[in-house]
Amino acid sequence: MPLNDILIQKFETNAHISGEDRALIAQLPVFPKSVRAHEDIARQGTEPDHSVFVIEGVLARYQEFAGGDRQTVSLHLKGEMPDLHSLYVRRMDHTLGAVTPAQIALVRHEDLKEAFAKSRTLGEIFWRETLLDAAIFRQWIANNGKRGALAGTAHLLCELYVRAKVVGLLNADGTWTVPLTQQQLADALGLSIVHLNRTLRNLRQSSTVVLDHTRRMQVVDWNRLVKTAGFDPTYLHLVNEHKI
Amino acid sequence: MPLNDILIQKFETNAHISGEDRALIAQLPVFPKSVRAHEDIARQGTEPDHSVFVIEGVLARYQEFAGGDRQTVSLHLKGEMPDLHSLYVRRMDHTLGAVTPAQIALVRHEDLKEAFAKSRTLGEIFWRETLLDAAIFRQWIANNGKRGALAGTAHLLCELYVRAKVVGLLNADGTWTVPLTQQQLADALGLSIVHLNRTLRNLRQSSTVVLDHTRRMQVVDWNRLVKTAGFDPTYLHLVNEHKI
DNA sequence: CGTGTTTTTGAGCCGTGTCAACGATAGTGG
DNA sequence: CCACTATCGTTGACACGGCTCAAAAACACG
Repeated sequence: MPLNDILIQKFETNAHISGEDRALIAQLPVFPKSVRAHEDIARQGTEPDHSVFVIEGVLARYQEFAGGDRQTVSLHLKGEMPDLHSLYVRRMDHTLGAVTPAQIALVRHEDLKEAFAKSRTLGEIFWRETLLDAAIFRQWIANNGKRGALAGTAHLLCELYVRAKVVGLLNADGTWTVPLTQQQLADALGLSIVHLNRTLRNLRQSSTVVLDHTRRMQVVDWNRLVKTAGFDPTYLHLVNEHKI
Repeated sequence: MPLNDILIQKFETNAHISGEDRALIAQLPVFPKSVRAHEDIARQGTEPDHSVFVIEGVLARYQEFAGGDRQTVSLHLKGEMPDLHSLYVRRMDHTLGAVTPAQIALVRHEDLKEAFAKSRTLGEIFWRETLLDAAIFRQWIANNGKRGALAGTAHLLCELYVRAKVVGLLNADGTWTVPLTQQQLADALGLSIVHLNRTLRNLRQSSTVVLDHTRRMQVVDWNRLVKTAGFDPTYLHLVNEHKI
């Protein structure tokens, strides 16, 4: 599959795209690159002249605190563009890095803007992507806030499972091989790794969802999981054929 | 002051705007409206055909949970546009409401898009606004997450103080009359009102910042406040003349 | 086989939530 | 002007969720 099709495939989970816009995306010059696990791609304070999208692996945006604590603010799977914002907000106010070994593709801001000049609707599609990104942030505020550890963890699992599903990352049996350590999940939820582990045990023992050292996430009872999480997928704004 | 100038004033804290774009904003048809405290402006699930900006008062976006708990995901002061995203993401995935009596102005999506068609840079300015909105979300994730109650509260106060300052909302003596109840602050921080109250007492007793029943926020020691919060204003992306 | 990483568990502590009451303040109507 | 009410802020006592420290178990990899 040509690299740019990955981007198109992802965008089409959220919007219908005209043939013309698909062609423009397909023609976008992209530069593939491998990154190692834990390698930073764009550091806080820098001013990148390009954005990236994920071909394979997982990227995260995070802030670091004194003492080495991390707050992960987003996770990005295949087809997503984690730093589109750098197009119009020059200076990075957080760091983008790989949490697993990953394949990414670089797209120059210049080329993106040129494509937007050719098609207004294309610009709108990319704008919309950044808005959907923000919708996820809003949920994560709640995950880290009023929803306690159990609901927050369940919510994150719901979300990632659906996001993995719509870009075809599930295994044949409907399980998902979670490419994240429990530490990485804990960093996203503002929990200690110990408490996350116990929370996963709760979910396992209540026959809701199984996630353990095998990293195979198996949804035992989707309805119960959704209820535990208070998960309402509206905020993912999936087009009909990708609804859950 | 003409209503649209409020928008221009706010935008200019974040970017330099050409005369042409200023003129386009000035010509935007806007419809003023009063809203009562606690009145909802755009409810979750609806599909508005307009956005709003704040003339006076405070708006909030929030989600409601079973049991009446609320998670506030953003607060909006004079000049801000809390629901620009509805331009390209039709369905509201949260509710926008007034937390104080407020004056707002309605702007039709149609008119905005028409203006964007006349000037590409104008569209970019609005896009950028939504990106800055998202930058604040990222900080709030940390406020509700890894930063504990003390740092989170201090961080929110830093942020709101600066945001109030750049649009000229401070009192002559440099204090800020916080237009929010402690419950509303607690909802934004994912804290109980009791604990927020105690946290404010801590900040008061450590001579960092005074905020009590008078609702007058007085920064006693800005450096100490910034340090307590771990506040780095980069994420507000203020242009030079508005730096703190 | 040995080393490093990740997961899991236990024990105990501390931060934050809950419940309840009181105090302050502002607004309202008699 | 006062009494009444509603809302908000403040404090205390206590419970509990989540954190820290520490160590063992499971696993991945050279």
